[in-house]
Amino acid sequence: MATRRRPNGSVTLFDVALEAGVHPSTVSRALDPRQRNRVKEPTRLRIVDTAHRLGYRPHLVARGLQSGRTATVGVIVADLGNSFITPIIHGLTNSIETLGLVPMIAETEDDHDRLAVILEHMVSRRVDALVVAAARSGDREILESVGRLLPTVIAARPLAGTTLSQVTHDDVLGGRLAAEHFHRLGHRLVVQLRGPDDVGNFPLRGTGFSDYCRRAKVDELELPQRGRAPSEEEGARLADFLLSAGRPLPTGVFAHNDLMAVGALSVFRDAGINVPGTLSLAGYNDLPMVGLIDPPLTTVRYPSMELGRAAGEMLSQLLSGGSPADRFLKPTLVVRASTRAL
Amino acid sequence: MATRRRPNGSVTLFDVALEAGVHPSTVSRALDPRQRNRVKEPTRLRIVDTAHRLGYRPHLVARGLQSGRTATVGVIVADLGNSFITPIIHGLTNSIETLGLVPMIAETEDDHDRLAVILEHMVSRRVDALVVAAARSGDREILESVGRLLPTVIAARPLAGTTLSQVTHDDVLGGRLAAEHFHRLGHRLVVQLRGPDDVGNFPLRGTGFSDYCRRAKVDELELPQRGRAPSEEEGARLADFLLSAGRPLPTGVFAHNDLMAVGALSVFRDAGINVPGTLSLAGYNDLPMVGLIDPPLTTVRYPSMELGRAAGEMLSQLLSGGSPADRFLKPTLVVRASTRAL
DNA sequence: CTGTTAGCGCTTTCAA
DNA sequence: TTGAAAGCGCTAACAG
Repeated sequence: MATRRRPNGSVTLFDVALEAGVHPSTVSRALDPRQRNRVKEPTRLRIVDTAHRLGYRPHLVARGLQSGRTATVGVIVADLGNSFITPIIHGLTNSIETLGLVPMIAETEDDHDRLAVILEHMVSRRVDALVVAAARSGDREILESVGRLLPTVIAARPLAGTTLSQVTHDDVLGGRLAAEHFHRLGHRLVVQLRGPDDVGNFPLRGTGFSDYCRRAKVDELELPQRGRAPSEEEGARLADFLLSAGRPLPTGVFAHNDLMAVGALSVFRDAGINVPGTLSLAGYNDLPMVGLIDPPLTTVRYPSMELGRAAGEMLSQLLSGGSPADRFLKPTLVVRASTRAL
Repeated sequence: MATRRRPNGSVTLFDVALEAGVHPSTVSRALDPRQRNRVKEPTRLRIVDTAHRLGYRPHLVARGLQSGRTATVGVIVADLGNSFITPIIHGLTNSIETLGLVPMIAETEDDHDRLAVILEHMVSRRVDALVVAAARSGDREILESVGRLLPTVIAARPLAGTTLSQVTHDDVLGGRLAAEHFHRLGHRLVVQLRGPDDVGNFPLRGTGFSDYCRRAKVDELELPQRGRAPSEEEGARLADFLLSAGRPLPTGVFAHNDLMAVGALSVFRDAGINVPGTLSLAGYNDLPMVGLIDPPLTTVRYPSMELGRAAGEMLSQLLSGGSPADRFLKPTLVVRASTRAL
């Protein structure tokens, strides 16, 4: 029987073995749910009892080194401060928990180099899988090279031209829903406050919106600028720009996300422009509280929590060797008071 | 020189050593920032180059087993869906990142048994430290027993009678600020929509509020119920209860957090009660969007991001053997349009 | 400056 | 049913 000292005070398998008078490997078996029936009942009970009495806790790091798995999922997001991301993490956390997996979260701040560092780090940590909800078009190669190393799911932000598994949602439809809504309300001149082009969602939303407008003969004013980030500040900036341009003002404004819509709303309010009296405004995401702002914001609901959960399910399939089909969730239009018929 | 096979395809230190024609430990030294000057420059460069060429990534799990540290911080929250928690995680993540630490997040859903399981899990994973933003009064013992095992910071929710390090904020002052505000506006009958008693913040907010009212001779109506959770639903339920009670209605309502305030607001609106015309309403936390709801919500600002950052700093001290003083942040009152002078 | 050696705590064949 | 032995990939004490 092996004898060991415990240099750092924590109780090991060997301590339990010593105390119970068996070999460490027997303890290992007795405590492993899948192997416990290989140990005679009384022995097992004695071991379990001893382990409990000594306050033994399995050392998951050691187990991980041996088994090659860490029961950890790397979750990479752009910005934890964006409340759009939280439900995704929430759904994902819940979903993978059933597999005994724990999320390890990192934030890119939408910086390519930071993403590279984080990916490197996640690989070094030997996370079992990766969920990336921070992809931008310039990140494709680096993501694919990581995707060859470990199961990877691209979530929330679509990545064009990749073979990596993706769970996204229909941004084109979302854009179309917004345009259709304006059209039905009788608007004839509309504008988009666009998010950055290298985040896959925004060009798609733009396309869905513009295509519908073209078909429906709704005029679309094209701003020469787009948001550098999908933030309140950038929404405000674009709204300012729109007002200062001096053209005939559109009657319908489609902000590419709720934060931008909220930023624009403040600008409109400060400029004495009534929403929805003079201007109808729609956003995207249906953030937790936009139904309560003044006026309640019409928006396209993004199924964040479902998306997180779906990402977890895809991960699960990926981890058991399957190759899950890409998931493509549907947005819905949530009509509130910020849009009105002309 | 040692020769090894690579059963699972990933490049190890030994592969690099083999390729570079040196001993593994030399590679280890060459790649360790703190030991690299112990290796002759040309050798080091050759090693670094080889490592790069082979695509070597350090195995942090193996390193962790050896060094006893995992560069991981367990972060335990009650509910990721509560947008109050996100800035805390955000600040914390940013703060510990500089130490090379990564957060590992878990959610208790305010369930004691789940907390126990999560703590067990975190210990087994050998996280280097723990931040618990989900403590309830009944959790003290279990948290203290974990606190003896590893550096632990209790954050956001104060835990009475413990020696564990805490970073919280002055809930009593927060409650007082709300009461004082109502008093100055001339309100003479007020009420609290209370959060659950076993979350340390709420009784303190209640005390701060009530004490001020007593001293200032403001009458306080005491509801026989309190929220079972600090949620929109429970806020609505208490508001319903308040209205159905048929007493003379208070003119000032202090909801123990913004979610409850928002829930109450909907009920008041549905009941045709104008806020702030008939009823002034104040919340707590200053969630991202409450300044934009109708009416903009007067609330006590909770310094979430700062708190997360402070938790990170305390962790850092704890990890380097220090014993940081408890941190106690200050709330501030944010006056908006949901409260008005009588 | 570099090689040798001995583990970190656990799982997992292979024997007995 | 249990024990023995090897080793996951890395670091660190000790030689040389």
